[in-house]
Amino acid sequence: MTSKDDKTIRVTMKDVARAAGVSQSTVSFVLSGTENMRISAETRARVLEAVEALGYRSRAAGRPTGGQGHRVIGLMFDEIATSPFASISIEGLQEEAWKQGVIVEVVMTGGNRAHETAVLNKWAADRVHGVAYASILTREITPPDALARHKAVLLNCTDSTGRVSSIVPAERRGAELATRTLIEVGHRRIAFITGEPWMDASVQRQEGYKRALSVAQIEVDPALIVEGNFLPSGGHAATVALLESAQPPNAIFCANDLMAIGCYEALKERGHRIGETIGVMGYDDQEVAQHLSPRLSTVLLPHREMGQWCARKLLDSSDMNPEAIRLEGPIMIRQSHLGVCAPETTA
Amino acid sequence: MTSKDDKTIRVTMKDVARAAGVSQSTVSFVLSGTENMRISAETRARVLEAVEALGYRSRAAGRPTGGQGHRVIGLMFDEIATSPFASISIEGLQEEAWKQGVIVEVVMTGGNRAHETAVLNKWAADRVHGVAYASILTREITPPDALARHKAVLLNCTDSTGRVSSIVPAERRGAELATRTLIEVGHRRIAFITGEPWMDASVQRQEGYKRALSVAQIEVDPALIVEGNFLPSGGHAATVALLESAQPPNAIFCANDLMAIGCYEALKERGHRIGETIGVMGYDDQEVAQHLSPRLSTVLLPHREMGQWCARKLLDSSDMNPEAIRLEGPIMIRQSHLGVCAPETTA
DNA sequence: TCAGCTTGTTAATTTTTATTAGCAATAATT
DNA sequence: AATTATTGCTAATAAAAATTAACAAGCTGA
Repeated sequence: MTSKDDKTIRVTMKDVARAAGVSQSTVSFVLSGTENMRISAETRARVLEAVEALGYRSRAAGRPTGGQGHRVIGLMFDEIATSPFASISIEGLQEEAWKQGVIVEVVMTGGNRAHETAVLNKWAADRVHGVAYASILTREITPPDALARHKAVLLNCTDSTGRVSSIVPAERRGAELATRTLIEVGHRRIAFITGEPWMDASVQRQEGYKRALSVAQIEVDPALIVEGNFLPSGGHAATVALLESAQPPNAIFCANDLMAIGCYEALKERGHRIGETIGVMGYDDQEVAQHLSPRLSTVLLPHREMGQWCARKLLDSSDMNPEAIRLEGPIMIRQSHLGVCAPETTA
Repeated sequence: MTSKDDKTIRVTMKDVARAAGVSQSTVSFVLSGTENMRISAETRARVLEAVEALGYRSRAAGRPTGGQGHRVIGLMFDEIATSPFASISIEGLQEEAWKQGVIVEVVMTGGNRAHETAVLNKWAADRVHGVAYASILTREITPPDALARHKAVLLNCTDSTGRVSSIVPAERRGAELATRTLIEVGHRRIAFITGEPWMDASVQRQEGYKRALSVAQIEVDPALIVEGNFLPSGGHAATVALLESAQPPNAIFCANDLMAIGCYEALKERGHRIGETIGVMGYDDQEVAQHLSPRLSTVLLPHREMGQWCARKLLDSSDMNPEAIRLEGPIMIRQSHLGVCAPETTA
């Protein structure tokens, strides 16, 4: 009886073609991204739009394959993971999926579009349950056209077209919270060492820093914002500059943990006792954060939870509406952020 | 051109039907589980058996014989990679495979045998070209039985039965070379901080250390071998113990880089200048090694090359004989291993 | 015994998609 | 202006899989 009901007139390529005002062949070409077929950007967009509007999924993708055999989720990374970020989100996704007997296959494409398309088409033929498309660097991307044939989510990146669900860390809120933590333990002159200025994470963390200061009615002093490069060397140089300025800060917020390593060294060289004479806050909660002395207070990126969310979103077949999530991570309170208390400086 | 050659004869419903002694329609009904069609349990079982035997997977309809289905190599990791070791070997394997248009699918099983078997069976059904089975910790393992179905290699682990080809880092030779490097720049009293004693890598690195001393006709002083734990804390404690002993060393070889971090701290606390008053050598070439000050001389693990070897071994169809490789990695010569020169002490 | 029903299957047909070849329209070249 | 190339697409076609209708075999009750 249900079998009659879910006979809901399957959406086929022909339907998409009609809606987009092109031929079925064109739809096929767009979706399988065949190189030697030239389709104008405009037509491609029209086709993808129609695919989205009609909810076309090649075959009953995202539905248990009537037969047996394990279901599969594909996880595609653009670049290879040097940082442990990737591993942790893979782990989260994988564990959550395996709870439901679903296998996760990971592919690293090196950002090569041909490679991506080949894999997405292979997965379409395999009728994977869904695909998570992940970026190492948090950023806005344009997913490959072939992704449209899958039930998909974006991990650690957002979709410029807004068609696909996505989850990214809430960098702004994380940085705001970290800065507020520094303020709450009494710091008032809080410096910020930025990352590479072209990276979204860098910009957003700086925005969070400024907003926390504004909320606390502390004036943002441009002299306290120094450009770094997300590497220890940059952290070292920026810290030296800050210490030699007219009014040195009493706390330093580094836009990532690696820069905090350099910051530590510079502070120690000048005789500072971190967590006592000056406070330091990092970002990322890389493994080193726990090994620095004193242990570095930092902001955790919720990569595991992001991976879990992807698995749940892909496996919940009732949940089809696209949404863009920004997930907050907790502040890892350790020792480095403490320091000279405000009462002493105001007294 | 190569695409013409690998005309992987696609298994179609018709083939399954022939094998099960039924019609294509029946196979279709069994697989799509259409309710209003009655198929006897017996026939259903026969069909499913044939599907399994032939490794049939439903392909998107309408693919003519051309079938340029990409070949696939499966890469299976037991544990999730917190360290970047895994990422680098994945990268090596993947790049080498993609050169030949072969896709690499990675699966992390968390060491769960049921999961491993499920994936290996799925890959068998997918007709993957080969499987690399990898371990995060270098060690001897017993591969799952289902691995026997595949052309397989072991990455970073060895096979207790010796049936499967394997590649692991040459820990003994690496440690020997590192120790020799310390000797060559003039050190004579060289201490060794061990890792967790139950780990193979720890034992073998210690053997290499001893062998280098023997070759150089330097007596192995048991007081210079201190137990660590592969963590900065252990490196710190061991270094303190060494410095407070009757005859402190003039170089310290840490069995991994993390311990070198703790070692650095302890040395700096006691006023040592690393690379001048004392030499330090690490192992692993983790990313921090470049960020420590002075930059840490250490032994590189050839993970990329190991991954590449796996791809080549699996893709070279003429090469079937099993072999067990131990691959050497170079010493990353930086500043930390230098120190009090021999000429001064001998003069 | 035999019409009528159920069950299990298949042959034939239809649907769906991939792919080859080629066509109209423009752009570049002579 | 004529010729050639290139671009952007479609028509036609090929093939796999889904579906329909039909059919054989067994079974039931008059």
